[in-house]
Amino acid sequence: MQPFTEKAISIIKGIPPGMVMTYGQVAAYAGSPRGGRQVARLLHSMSGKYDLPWHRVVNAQGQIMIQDPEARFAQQTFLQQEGVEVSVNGKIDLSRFNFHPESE
DNA sequence: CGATTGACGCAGA
DNA sequence: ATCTGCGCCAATC
Repeated sequence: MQPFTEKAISIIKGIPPGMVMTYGQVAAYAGSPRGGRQVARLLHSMSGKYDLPWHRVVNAQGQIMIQDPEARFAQQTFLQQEGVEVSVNGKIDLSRFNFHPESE
């Protein structure tokens, strides 16, 4: 079985500390270049079921798109603890922290 | 098996 | 710069 979820999970778990990836990137590496929403729904639903470092996943804008204030706060806190500089607005420098796997 | 969901992404106004 | 709308697409209910 190689559902989109399993790949997404594997990829997310492969993100090193202090780095982040966008939903779109995770989805793309999982096999669905347009499946960002699937990753979103995945984390939304399975965040507490899987052992995922979901806090290392942000949107394409480098921002925390989470609506839950607690989860949102938790994510920026985790990122800061790992060395990621999160702005007060929850903005992250993708130019510096966007994890780029060795595709080549 | 059918409909809903959904932490996105991007184009257009 | 901000807001609105539409398309994706697989997991979940």
